[in-house]
Amino acid sequence: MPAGFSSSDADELLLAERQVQAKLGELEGGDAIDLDALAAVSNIFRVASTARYHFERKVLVDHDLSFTAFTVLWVLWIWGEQESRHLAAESGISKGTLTGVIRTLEKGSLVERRTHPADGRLALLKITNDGERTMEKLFPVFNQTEAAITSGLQSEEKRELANLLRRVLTILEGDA
Amino acid sequence: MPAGFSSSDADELLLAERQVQAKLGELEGGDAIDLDALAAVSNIFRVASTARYHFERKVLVDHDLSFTAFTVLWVLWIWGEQESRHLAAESGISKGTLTGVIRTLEKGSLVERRTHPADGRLALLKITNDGERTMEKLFPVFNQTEAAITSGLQSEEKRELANLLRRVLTILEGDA
DNA sequence: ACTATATCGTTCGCTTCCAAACGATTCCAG
DNA sequence: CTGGAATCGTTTGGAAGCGAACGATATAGT
Repeated sequence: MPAGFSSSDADELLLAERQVQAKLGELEGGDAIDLDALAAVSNIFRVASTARYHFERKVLVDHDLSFTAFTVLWVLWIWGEQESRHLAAESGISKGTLTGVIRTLEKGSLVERRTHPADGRLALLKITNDGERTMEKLFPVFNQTEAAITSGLQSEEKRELANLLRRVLTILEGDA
Repeated sequence: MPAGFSSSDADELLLAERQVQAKLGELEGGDAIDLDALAAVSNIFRVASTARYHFERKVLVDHDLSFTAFTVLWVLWIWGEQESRHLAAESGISKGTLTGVIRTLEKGSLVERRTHPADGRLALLKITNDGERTMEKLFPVFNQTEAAITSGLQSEEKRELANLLRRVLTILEGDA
């Protein structure tokens, strides 16, 4: 079972923290480590990785879409036709990666590309009718799965989780 | 700027939510979407992706390590020598992927592999002395960066963030 | 003992992912 | 208008990522 991080009880992270302390205790004069930051950040990565794998296996496989391809298609669906570099930034991938993803999406007739009429350097990407129909079927299922994996949280807690994450994102986008 | 999701104010997600509602409003008789789940889950992905990119560029590049290679090395550092499939599960990757990552780590003399003396099918992976020294230097910096990107949160908030994420993880590991 | 069966790590084909180099196009200075 | 500089998307090379198929090894059952 890949991308699962093993069947980890909450205890395991605590054990890991003690192991880290033991490892760093061996060093001379090192500053104490921030265990709260360690726990928060590593859980972000664990949840993201596990959830991504979950979405790909349970939702996207039926439509032959990778998680990234879905993200790109989602951006085009919501925001409409746009230039390549903007789509890449909005999807969180490099422009080089986008070229390959668009190639894949074009094979499935979900996206079409054209050259900007006034500027030959630019490429305009647009979702096709097939792509629209796919998203109209797919997104509700995707969102139901989002609801399912957060079903252990009250609505207020989901909002709080989102807010805490947004505050981390603010720091990250300040590049520090 | 890859893996950045564009410079997104908190406003942008709200705009996206309205766009989603408009898109789904066009459909006949669809159930309402869970906006709280949408916000929580998409922020998990955004933060994880942005943070991963940040770590690779600011911390790991100095040691020629990918994020995944660092994760694998960290597991070996903390938990000691172990079998391949266990290491893969603990690192959140498939065993096929691990083969390649180990190959990369072996090139850098950070990890060594041997066959299990009592069972010829098993491979035992162990961190080398070079690997130990690398982690002793690298991990404190890594943790300082974890502290930096969560510096907008109080200690209590970091623990709460970790707890909320653990509860999502519990549902995910139940595979539902 | 011997033949199925199961398990393990590797290999294979494909997609994703990045930075860097590249060709094409546009813009600007003179 | 004509060079140089800037900008754009694509290509390239290499690593990561998966599932599936594969050989090698070990374990049962008979």
